[in-house]
Amino acid sequence: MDKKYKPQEIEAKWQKRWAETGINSVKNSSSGEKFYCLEMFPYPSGKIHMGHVRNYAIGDVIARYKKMRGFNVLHPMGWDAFGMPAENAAINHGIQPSKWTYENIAYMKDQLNRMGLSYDWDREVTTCHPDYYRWNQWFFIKMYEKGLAYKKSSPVNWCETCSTVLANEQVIENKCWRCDNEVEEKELEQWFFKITDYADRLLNDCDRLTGWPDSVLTMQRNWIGRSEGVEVDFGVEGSDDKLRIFTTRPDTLYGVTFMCLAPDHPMSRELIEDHKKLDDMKNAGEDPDEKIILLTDRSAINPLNNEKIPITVANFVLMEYGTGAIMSVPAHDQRDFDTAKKYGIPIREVISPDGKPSEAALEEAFETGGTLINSDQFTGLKSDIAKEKIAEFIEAEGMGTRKVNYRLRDWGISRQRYWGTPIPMIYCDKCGIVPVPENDLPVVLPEEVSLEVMGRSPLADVKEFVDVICPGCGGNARRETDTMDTFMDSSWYFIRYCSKKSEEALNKENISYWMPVDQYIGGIEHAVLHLLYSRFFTKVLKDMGIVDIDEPFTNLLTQGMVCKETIKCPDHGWLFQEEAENAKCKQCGSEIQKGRVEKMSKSKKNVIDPEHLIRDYGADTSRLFSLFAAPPEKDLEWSEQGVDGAFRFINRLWNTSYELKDQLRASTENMDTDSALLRKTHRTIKKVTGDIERAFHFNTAIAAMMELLNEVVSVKAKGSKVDTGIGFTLRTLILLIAPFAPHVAEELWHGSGESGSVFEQRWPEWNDELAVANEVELVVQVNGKVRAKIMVTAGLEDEELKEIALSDQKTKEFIGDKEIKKVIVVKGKLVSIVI
RNA sequence: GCCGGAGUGGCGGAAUUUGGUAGACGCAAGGGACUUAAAAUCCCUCGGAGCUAUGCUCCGUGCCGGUUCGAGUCCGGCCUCCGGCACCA
Repeated sequence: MDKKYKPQEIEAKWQKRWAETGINSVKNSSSGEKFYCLEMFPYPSGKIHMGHVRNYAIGDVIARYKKMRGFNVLHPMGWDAFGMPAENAAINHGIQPSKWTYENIAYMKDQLNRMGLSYDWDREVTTCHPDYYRWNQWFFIKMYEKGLAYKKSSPVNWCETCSTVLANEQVIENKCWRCDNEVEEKELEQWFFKITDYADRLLNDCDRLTGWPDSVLTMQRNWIGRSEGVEVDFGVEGSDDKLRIFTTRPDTLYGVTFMCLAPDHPMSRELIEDHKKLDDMKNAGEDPDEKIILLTDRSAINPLNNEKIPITVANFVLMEYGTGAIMSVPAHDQRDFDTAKKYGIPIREVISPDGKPSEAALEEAFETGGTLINSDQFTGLKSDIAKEKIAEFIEAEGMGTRKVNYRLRDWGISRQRYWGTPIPMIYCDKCGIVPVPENDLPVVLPEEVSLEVMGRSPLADVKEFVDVICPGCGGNARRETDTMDTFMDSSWYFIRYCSKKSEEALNKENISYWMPVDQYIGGIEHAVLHLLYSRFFTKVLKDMGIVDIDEPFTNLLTQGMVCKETIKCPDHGWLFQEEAENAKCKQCGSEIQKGRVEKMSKSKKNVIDPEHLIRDYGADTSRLFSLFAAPPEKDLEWSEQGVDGAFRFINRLWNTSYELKDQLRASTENMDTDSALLRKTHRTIKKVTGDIERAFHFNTAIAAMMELLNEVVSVKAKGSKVDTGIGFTLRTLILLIAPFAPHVAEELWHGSGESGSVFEQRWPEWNDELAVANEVELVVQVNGKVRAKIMVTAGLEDEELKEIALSDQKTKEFIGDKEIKKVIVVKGKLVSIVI
């Protein structure tokens, strides 16, 4: 052990040693409970960024801590390696996507190792490798066989810039999630997964996810958007046709005064001859919120009272939801109310708060529950009951059926891109759609493909790929040329980790040993997409007998985003920090404009490369600092102020340990239990353990360790009589800090003369009796205000405390000669006197 | 609009589990020690106002009100910011 702390030296040394001894490689083991700790794997974009550092530092603390608590810990890492940036690199720089990707992986893997992360690389997953994606194809075929994968033509979200289809989840405010380009609608043949078949299970099982943040569960529930209602057939005047609508408010059926169809509803197309008028409606005018309806010359007939009501086409009705047609009840729906006012349509009240019609005309829709009026035999019922009764009546009379609708749509997985998993399907003129036989998997993605052609899959131009012999009839056939959405890759990677690279991919024994993931950690931005798909996949895999659990992730920690101020030059757009100097653009000298504080992203150029932090201060400081800055779930506005604090702390720990290295292994027997330092040490073990266990509040855990070290330094400074417990305290501190700053802990541990790894040690335990201070400060309040603070022996009875408080000189001054009305004692802490 | 979450020193944040000393820990700043000097290190000050000033008083956790001996914490009503969803019938 050196006198001076040299992070670069010791970090390289221990990283090498850990790799050689295979300390992070795990096996299925019967001794010790298993703990599966997982961080979301990165897209290998080239370099790790601050978000990764934060995410992986959090995960590594948990993994190392659990290991010291005696768990058998699985802590794997891999690469979400398919995706568009690789193709863009190919187009812009002429590098093959696979070469670009694998080079990035090599570089980033080295970066992660330099952070000292305790990954078991024997289980590394690379999704663009045929050994991995062959299973995407296998799952796809299994799902096809079960009717869960199907093909249909449908309008899709099309991003012209990315030249591909986007899932609903990837469209944010009508813009592409990746490139921010406006999304268009386009009609395409697509493969879909029937996630809607699992909607109820996905929704109901949210209740079981007690280890997830409520915010994420709320987002999942809203996304699924279950709503119960009734489909009702309205008659169409002068025709045998029926107009089917969906409503969640059957109790308002007597208040219907007009009907609305979606512009692309078949009946709209029939009734309005000028289709252009309908198409124009959809992207109506400047204000997209404006409600527009178009009257038709046809009427519908309300099956309950045989009333004739006008049929209209409305720009706000969606063809994709429900039946694409609705009944409008202006008295009890604000949107219908506004529309009725605008077009002079009657408003009929059928529910009122007290069961009596309102005296004045309604000024707004009455949307809450009440008592029915003007509703034949249902008049007088409460709306909750009327909903039931009317629904029953409709079913009994054959006018319609109860129906549950979901906002959730089936998951469209086809992508017209090159760098993804080929969909293993064959089109044969004779046999139709034929899956690739299992023996022929994987369907390997060809290399050296031209990516210049946009608008259709690049694979369509690769003749050797497309031309294939039909497995059914042996005739000539064509391969599917679309690839899979990359969310497919990340929907089961956590299952692949359960077995080593060298083992079979879906080994049941391994999967049932390790699954579910005990702690999953990742960005809040995946609250819907990735987490919903993974849950869906797990349920499908359960039904296939591959896993025996319903939910993949028992506990979820969503870490906040790492943000930073953006800066912009009026001429050169967004700028990197280093492109500006003295608030001016280096290129043109223009004054820079400060933008909002936003999530770090390459496009906004407000990124900080963590590399220099690690180079200058070392991994331990970088880790400690990113954990100390804020609790993990909070967003973090990046500022490097504070790095020095973490660095100084490690140095102080180092220097103190160096000076006292001979005492670190001193016997702890016959220790003076009255020692304040010993008591503080126990309190700190309790505090740090509690902060980690409770909610991963590493910032306060680190603060507690800093406090303890300050105490050690001040005890040591008192010089003459060094506390006999000081060695014990430092030794404890080294163990406590090990998950946070692994290299320095390992070096100090060995420096004290130990030979085994610090990570093979047991986490320190505290003694509750010793974890309380022997002297406490008693606070005396008079009429609620703090008036005195007195040091007293810990553990006194209430009466004794009261006695001490009342006899205190200062307290007496405040009481004066007034009468004491009441005295409240808070155990061991506080006496409140009321006068 | 609806659903979440959050507002505390110059800054990041603590205290929120159970109502009980608001500002832990760290950063920045200021002063001092050591040094030929600098870095590093160490010590002190650090929410605001006031005073008869080394101690004490008052005010202070987005705003207004309430409950309580006592409220950053609980209740009611607002304001602001962030995130998600947004014609879902």
